[in-house]
Amino acid sequence: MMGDNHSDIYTRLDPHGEVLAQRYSTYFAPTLKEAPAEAEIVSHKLLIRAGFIRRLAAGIYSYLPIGLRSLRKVERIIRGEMNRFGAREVLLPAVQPAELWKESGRWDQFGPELLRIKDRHDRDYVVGPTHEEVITDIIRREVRSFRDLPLNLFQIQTKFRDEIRPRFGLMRGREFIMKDGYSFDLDEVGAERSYQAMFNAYQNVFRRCGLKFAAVEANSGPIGGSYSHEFMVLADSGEDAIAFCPQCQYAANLEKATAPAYPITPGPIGQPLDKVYTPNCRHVPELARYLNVPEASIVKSLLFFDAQKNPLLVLIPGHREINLVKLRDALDGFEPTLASPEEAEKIMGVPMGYVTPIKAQTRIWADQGIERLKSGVAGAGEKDYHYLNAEVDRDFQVNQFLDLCLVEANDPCPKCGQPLDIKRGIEVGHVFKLGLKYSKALGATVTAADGSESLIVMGCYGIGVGRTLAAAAEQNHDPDGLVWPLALAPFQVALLPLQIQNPNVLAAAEELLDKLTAAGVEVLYDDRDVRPGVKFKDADLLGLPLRLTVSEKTLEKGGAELKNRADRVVVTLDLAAAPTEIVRLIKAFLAPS
RNA sequence: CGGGGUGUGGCGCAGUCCGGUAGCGCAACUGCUUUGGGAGCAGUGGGACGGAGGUUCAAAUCCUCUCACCCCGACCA
Repeated sequence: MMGDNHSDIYTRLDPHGEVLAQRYSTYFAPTLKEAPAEAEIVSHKLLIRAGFIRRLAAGIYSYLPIGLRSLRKVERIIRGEMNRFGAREVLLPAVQPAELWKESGRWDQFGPELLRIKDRHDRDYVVGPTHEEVITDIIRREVRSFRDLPLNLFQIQTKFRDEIRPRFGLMRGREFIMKDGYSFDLDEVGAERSYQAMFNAYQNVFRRCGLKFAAVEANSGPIGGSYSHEFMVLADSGEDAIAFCPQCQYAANLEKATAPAYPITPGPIGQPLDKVYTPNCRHVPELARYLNVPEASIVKSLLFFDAQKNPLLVLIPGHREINLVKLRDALDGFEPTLASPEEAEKIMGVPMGYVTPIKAQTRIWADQGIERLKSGVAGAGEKDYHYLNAEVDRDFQVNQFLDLCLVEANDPCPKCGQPLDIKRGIEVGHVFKLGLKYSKALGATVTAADGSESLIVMGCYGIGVGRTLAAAAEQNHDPDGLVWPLALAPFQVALLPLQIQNPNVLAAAEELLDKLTAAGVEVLYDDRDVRPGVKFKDADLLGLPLRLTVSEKTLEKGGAELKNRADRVVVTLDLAAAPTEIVRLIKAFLAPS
């Protein structure tokens, strides 16, 4: 087992048919000393430096061999859990005829994010950003009876969304690999069961990927129950903020988190309305300072326009921020626009800051906090004046009290009342109850047991595969490079012979390589003729969990040196015992918890 | 799309304000030495400055247009 049968290691495959080991000298793993200027966040920098990915265009990336190995591991974990929970894998076309999208109505709804192309006959197609249309089309053709349900199909495939702003490498690409799954059930009860199965599968996936994550309510609708959960990997660089309860299990996307009972000190009741001079107090902080009152006692009036361009006055406590997503939901999905200072002055007759709900001609919505405030400081509807003791119901009428404020850290948890924590996260997965939307639009029905025609109840479930990999990198790194969880590492072991000119060192390393691969261990064998420092630096940068060094020094001490990438613990192992020990360590790591 | 910024050998950057045809580090190649944390010395090759147009005796540098990329906001896996 020496240098004369180098190609042998390439015949050793893992159960998935993947080559177990690579010789670095003939591999393709270009590493960079410096991070390219284009990269901003750690995971992006390190994935490029370590030779996992390379950029082709904005939001479009190539996977190099070592990156592909890790990507495949994420895919395999996903595939395994999907299969286990009864989903069946399919592979749908990336290019889809426009007709289907016109049928579902999304040809018009989707906007420029949908990449539209034409074929040589000038026919319209789209490059699939998601596959509800295609999968529903298959189901409506093939599934006739309730006996064929439930059904759960998934695929792992490249998607394209012409994002307004791609960023952070794999984190938000335009072209990206997604696992998308769709469930089909006869009724709501079945759909709930499918949803729960996928929810559990997702927990397993992210747990097996070694990620610190949270399943977060993404849509806690008033109808009761939640219809959507996002799976968030916790990371400071995450694009989403999450409200977290350290006590109970409550976790919600900040945009959707309910802020029912944040502290508020009610104002006095029964006091007369008192007009006071407040020059140059257009903003809450200035007014609070000038009047020497807490910001919380000020009624902030914001003027919006709704879908019909009608003005809508929204009141919130002065120390709070408005949550535009909640306001949008309250407007049935219409994106409200804030009136400009000029527009506000024109409609309300006073400059911004002095707008008042008192005797206002517009519709008035208010956050529940205003209801609890009872009375406070409000604009006087006259430049440089405010009212003290403006009382809700007595002095101004609110059409509707809603939950409209952004949750803040230390607000009481809506479930248990404990102070909430706010963290940032990366959305790696989303499970969603679709209901009848697509089955209705495309006419996907089955004959039910009683002979009636019944619309299929759908659910959809997505995982960003590349994003999961990037999130793992974001969560696992140190100043020297990546620190992969064993399950996602491109190789489990870096085997470094330090003096390849020394026949003893080389022979010992080759033998270790042979034994390790025979035992099914994935090895990157650094047989390059470079200085030890280079090998160490690259091994650290690539983030392989275990590093096994063979050198003149270690041989003198009777073996090889094993170093753990994560905790940097070093042990010297007997040459003969090393492979067994490594296999033991790997098994211990990968053992189901 | 709005706002901000950057494009100069493979990578990271200086030079641009105050025009005079390009420089540094790393990488690559050759040789000698070195060999447990990205080696040292000597030497070699490689860019005409994102693109187009203009001003000028002369443009990386000034002007106009354009393209690409990155960052901040609304969308999403």
